Amino acid sequence: MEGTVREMATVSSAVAAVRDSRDSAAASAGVSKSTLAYAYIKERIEDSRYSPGYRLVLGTIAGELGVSVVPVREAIRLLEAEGLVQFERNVGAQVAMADPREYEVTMQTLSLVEGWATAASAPFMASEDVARARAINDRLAESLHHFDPVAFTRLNLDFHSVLFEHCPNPHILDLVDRGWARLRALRESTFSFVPGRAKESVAEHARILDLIERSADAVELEFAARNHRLATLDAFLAHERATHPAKAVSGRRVSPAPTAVPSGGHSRPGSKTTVDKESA
Amino acid sequence: MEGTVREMATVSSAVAAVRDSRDSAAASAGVSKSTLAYAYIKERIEDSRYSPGYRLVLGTIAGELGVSVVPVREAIRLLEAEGLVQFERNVGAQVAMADPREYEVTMQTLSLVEGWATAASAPFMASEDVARARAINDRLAESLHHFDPVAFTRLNLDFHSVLFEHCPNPHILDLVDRGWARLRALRESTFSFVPGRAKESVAEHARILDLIERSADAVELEFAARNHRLATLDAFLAHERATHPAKAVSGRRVSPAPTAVPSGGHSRPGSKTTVDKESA
DNA sequence: CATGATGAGATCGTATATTATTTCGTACAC
DNA sequence: GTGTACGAAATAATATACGATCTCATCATG
Repeated sequence: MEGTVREMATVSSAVAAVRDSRDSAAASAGVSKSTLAYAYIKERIEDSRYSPGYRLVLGTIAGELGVSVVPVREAIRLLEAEGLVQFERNVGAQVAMADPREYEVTMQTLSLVEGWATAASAPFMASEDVARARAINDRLAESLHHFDPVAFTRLNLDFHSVLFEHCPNPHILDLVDRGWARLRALRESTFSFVPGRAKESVAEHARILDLIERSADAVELEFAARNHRLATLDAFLAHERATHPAKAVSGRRVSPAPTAVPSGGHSRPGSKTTVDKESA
Repeated sequence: MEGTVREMATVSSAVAAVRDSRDSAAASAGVSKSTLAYAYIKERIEDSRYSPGYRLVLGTIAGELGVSVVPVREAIRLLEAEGLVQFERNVGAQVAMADPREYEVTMQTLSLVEGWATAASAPFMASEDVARARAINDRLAESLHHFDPVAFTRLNLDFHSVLFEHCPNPHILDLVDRGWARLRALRESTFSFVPGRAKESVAEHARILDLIERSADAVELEFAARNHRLATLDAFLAHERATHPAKAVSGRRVSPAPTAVPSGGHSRPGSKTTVDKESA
């Protein structure tokens, strides 16, 4: 399962190469057309050339790629399985809508799987991995001055990738990848960036790194990573409420507590939901 | 995303209906052929008519269903995305192999998402839901005498379904569904049933229900549910080691700790990894 | 003016046909 | 006898073609 997706995700750069070199066998070397279509569409979704709601018409995309509709259709169904596009029978596909609730559940899911992956990955991290992560976090801190949201987001992913990349459970690692892919697709939302959150984020990164270096308890680390993500989500929701007070996300909440790690405690600073073994 | 899968999962019974009524429009009413093929194949994987390693040949299945290969192919790719089948380019698909490691990572993943889903679902459970769950657990206890692994497994899913069905995060709920689907596919393994584990399982169910009734802390509940599943996994692995001592699953372990909730504490009974707020 | 029917265009769903790839058996050379 | 090259059969990958379904605009009707 993850095999396919991961493999496909790496083909992006081959898209342009194949596109117009219609003649040679070199084009068809390696990647299948459905893989090509997959990379082509995903790339466009993630960099917002296809923004949420954009209709993905089989024939059009097939024409652009110089292939038939069959592989394009397959690519779209795969993207649907990943949640990047929505699909309706006999109607067609469109890029998944970026409503706040979607962002909320995606971040919540990511907090869960990424938290676990980070904790499970930690014991396998070499000290040089920690150093690498710290270096990235330094660049994050530095970028706070001449603040560039795009660069920040990218560095942020790089940082966390180092933390969870040694996760020994491939299923969960795959879920983490998918979560980040969805976030990239929803970037609009992410970029209604919460002012000030970036600085806190860097500080929390440092704290997580400390936990890893001390070989802290796995649950403690899991919840530190989980809460780090949930804090970003909460900041976003709070910012959302402040900005659009009327149509606030007050409908049916997605989670019982304010967002939340199930304990519901994390959003009150100082009463971290983590186990607090150290405080004694 | 979950829309498709969930919808498709309910079509199973329509398979037989459509199969030979080749004539009428009534057949094609509603379900698409790819949906049909999806249900047809999944049904056979889950009831082990297609056992692990079975080769899924497009033309053969298409012939059995009286459709062309195109929808069959699509169904297989979807099943691949769910991890039920393995796929190789230009070679074909086969039912995913049921090695112990696959079982291990699947159970681990399920422990994570089901634990969260259970905790998040609890606040939305009506007292009648709890009563329903307790009734199912009573039947589980009863079934311990004239022990039937198939019936037990089914009741076990029913029980847990009641616990997590109100989970407000559809993504995570979908992941739970997929986890259980994979387990069904791996049933061989599951049925190298660990003697004695069933009784413990029933007792743990009762404890979880108590936590829910007392509106216990969400983290405590999450870890109770998580550890419940991990305990089953550990029992299986221990049993595995005892049965096949030589080729024991000692290669590269999938998880740092004995299996485990990241804390690594759950396997030592009495030092439950949960927060233990109540113990004070 | 509102509302429902009707038809054209767009797009999807699937069947059929063609091409490409792999696999496996067989014959030939060493 | 063993290994390698070749070729045929099986199967997947894709293209093309056609039928099915939806959408939307237009028009008739109350």
